[in-house]
Amino acid sequence: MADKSAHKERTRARILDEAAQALRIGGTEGVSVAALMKRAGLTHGGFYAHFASRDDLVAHAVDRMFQDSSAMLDHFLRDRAAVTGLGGLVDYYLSEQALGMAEQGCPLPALTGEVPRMPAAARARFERGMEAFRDRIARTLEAMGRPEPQALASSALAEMVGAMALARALSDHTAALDLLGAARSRLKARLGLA
Amino acid sequence: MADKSAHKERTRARILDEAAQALRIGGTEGVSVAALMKRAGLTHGGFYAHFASRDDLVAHAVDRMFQDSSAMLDHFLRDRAAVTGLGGLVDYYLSEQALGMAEQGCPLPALTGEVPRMPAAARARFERGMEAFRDRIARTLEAMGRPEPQALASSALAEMVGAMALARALSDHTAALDLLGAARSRLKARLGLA
DNA sequence: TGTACATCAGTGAACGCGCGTTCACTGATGTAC
DNA sequence: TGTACATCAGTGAACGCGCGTTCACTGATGTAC
Repeated sequence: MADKSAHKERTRARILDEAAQALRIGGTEGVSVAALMKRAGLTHGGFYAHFASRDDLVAHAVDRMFQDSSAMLDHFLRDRAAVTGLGGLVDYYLSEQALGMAEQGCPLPALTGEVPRMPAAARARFERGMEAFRDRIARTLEAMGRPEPQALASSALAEMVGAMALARALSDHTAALDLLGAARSRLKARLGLA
Repeated sequence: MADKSAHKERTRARILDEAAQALRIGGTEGVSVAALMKRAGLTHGGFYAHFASRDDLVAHAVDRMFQDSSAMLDHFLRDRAAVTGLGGLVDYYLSEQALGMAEQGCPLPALTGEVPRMPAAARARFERGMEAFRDRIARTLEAMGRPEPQALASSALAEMVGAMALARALSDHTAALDLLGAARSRLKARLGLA
């Protein structure tokens, strides 16, 4: 019994992993139940043993994506000096590596634009994840003694998300890197990380 | 004959107007041929007298959207002092009014995230529109004598697009306005428009 | 000016397809005695 | 330890539906004589 339910949980996690990837690549409409289950090595009928509906899956996949984001924020901001950590975060977030990892990276550049048309449950979780991200930056800025840390964090997050979204939209790789570099240096300067 | 083809052109323009709105609200996948034609007061079969395919429509609708954007840029940046014009643009772009007008506003916040998965023709036109927008800001910054106007324009556009996308994703209207305000004041300060 | 014909924007039924979801089933695994 | 039974994760055929696209047609309008 214990083995069986542990197995089920692992299967569910596998489906969620695939869903989170598919979501980042194809958006909310880019996740087809059949394609997803195939990628997870299963047949589509079994899907409903794990999720109530496609919308339910999307909602949980949104959580999954922001768990990844949260782990990335931990990596940079936990147990490090605020300036070093935040500088590393900005450099990484706007790096060439992150540019090419859309299917595993931050959900914000790829999906923020379609939040208004997400199913309610997914939208609520997305908002929560987004605000947690922003608050995490704000707390770091506060630790650095910057005034109006919440407002500055909002502005910084906007530039990070916007820059990555615009860079991914450019098919010219050099132009994309230029854009990332422009945002990176200006962002670090105005956050006091230069 | 002249009347007939003028009539046809007006119909085509009506379809494109509806498509541009639908695209801004629903994204690339949010445009259904049947729904669109209905909104234009026609039946779906007639669609193919105007466009080769749905993808062809999307591509032309992208152009249509950026024509609107270009007119907005003209309004602020043509025949005005650079500082006044750019200040007005930033204020308007990040205004409460613009927040609520997703279906008529700038295509960038709503659609940039899905550019990588757009059909090729639409994507190419989107990139062209995006770069024209950025260059327009860059030329204004250049006229103001700011150093590295292209890089600064990229950074500024990223913050504008990111801020509006994030604000529209927040269901709490006050929180959305706060976010826009935070970006607006910081952006104007660093562009030298305060 | 009036009539017969040609054009073609728009109609609406039909198509094949992929989608989300349902459901009767199978067969491996865990439990009871 | 061995056997009979219960559970349930996963299978795969089937469903209804909306989609993009096709096509034979209609009827208003513009042209030719």
